[in-house]
Amino acid sequence: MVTYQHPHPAITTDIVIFTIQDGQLKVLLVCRANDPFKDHWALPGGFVEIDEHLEAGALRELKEETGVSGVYLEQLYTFGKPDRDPRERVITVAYYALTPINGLNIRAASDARQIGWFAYAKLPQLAFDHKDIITLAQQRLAAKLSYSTIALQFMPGKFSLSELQQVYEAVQGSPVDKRNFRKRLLAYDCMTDTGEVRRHGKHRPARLYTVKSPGKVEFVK
Amino acid sequence: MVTYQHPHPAITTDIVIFTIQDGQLKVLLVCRANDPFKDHWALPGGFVEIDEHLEAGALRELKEETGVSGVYLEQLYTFGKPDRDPRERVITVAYYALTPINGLNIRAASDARQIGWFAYAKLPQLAFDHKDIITLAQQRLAAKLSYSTIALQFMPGKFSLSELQQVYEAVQGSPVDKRNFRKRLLAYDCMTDTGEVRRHGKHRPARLYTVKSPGKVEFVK
DNA sequence: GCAAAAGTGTTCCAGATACACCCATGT
DNA sequence: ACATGGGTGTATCTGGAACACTTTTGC
Repeated sequence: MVTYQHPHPAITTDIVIFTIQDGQLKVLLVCRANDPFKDHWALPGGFVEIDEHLEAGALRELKEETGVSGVYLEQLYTFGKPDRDPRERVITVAYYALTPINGLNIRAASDARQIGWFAYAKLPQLAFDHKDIITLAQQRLAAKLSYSTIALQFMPGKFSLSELQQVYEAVQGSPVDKRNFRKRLLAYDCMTDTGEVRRHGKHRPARLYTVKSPGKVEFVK
Repeated sequence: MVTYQHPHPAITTDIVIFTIQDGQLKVLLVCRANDPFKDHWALPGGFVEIDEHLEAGALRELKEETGVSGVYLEQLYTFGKPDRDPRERVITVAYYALTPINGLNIRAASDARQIGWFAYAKLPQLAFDHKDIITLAQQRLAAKLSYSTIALQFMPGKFSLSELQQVYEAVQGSPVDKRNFRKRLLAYDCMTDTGEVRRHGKHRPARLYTVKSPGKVEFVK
């Protein structure tokens, strides 16, 4: 129990985790076990501890609720409408995170909540104002693709240029010219050709690349 | 007195108010009357009330502490390092605001705190992490000038193109080519030529323009 | 040999940049 | 007449957009 002279809002973080699956932009959601919005899908997130950095809180909730860690994380916006939570005044600092397109180790939380990936284009009914948060996150992400190398945060250790192109197409929701795309991305000088190739299906094998500065997002143009 | 099950951080807003004076980018600061950081300069701002929207809180503090109202306001970033305030855990949602280059009605707060405009290039020692906040705000503003019409938020009802050019030069800290500047800005089709001119000094009078959609910021390029 | 994805260059266009002189006024 | 800031046009460069065929593999 804690007592204050004046009322304090509660502070949470919510995290929009994106990935690309089957050429689609997807978001990780958890199913709420309790009221309000019991059995509705919601963003992972929760209350910030009193001595915890905001970003650390976001990473902790992400780990606890979904088992996801080691992701690229960036602050999105702070949502503070007085009535956005029916219980008490809750201000949420929203983050968005990107996880590689392969090898996602998601895991239900210890309290056995359901979790799952949903296509951005086909989201279910969402709790609170989480729809607004996801919409803003997608807009921010799409904008950042065009003036930074943030898309590389979706890539696993080794990847082909076609996979990277799929990231752009999925986030922007429109096709990209293959030749212009390769010319532009290679000109940024942010990837190394490993010399390796990957055989996969009945067609020519793809060259594999690695990111030169993993975890670093640079501005381009 | 209010009691909670778990500790809650306090929430404040801080506002970086920019204007242009004498061709320089300036920031409005208030002198703190109390500890911590007594007699240090700081951003205007303060605690968010429990039923108040974040943006409304920022506007209220701005009015109370500086007399400024009717400004363009945009959320900047949320700063939440656990030790950024020595008294208790305080998370601040930072905003930035733009006020027209003429006719600033600033006014000391009722508690007679000193307030004043400071050149961004020559800031005094600042309280808390306010230096970081101002630095981020200037970066955001400079970036936005290049892909939006946000600079028009600095303009009073009627203004000359030279005044607008001064805004760009002051924020970016570098000179701009007059002919290219006019060509580009007029192509955006965001201003109306009033037909009026302003006589001011011993030289040719300047044409005066008005903003087509005041308060609205559009993306360009 | 056929299906499927990987890989590769050139032409064209639009928007940005560089650049210098005349105009209208006050003193 | 001169000092001061206001106002104007063209040539060039650069980066983005459009566009189609060959290569390598598995079956």
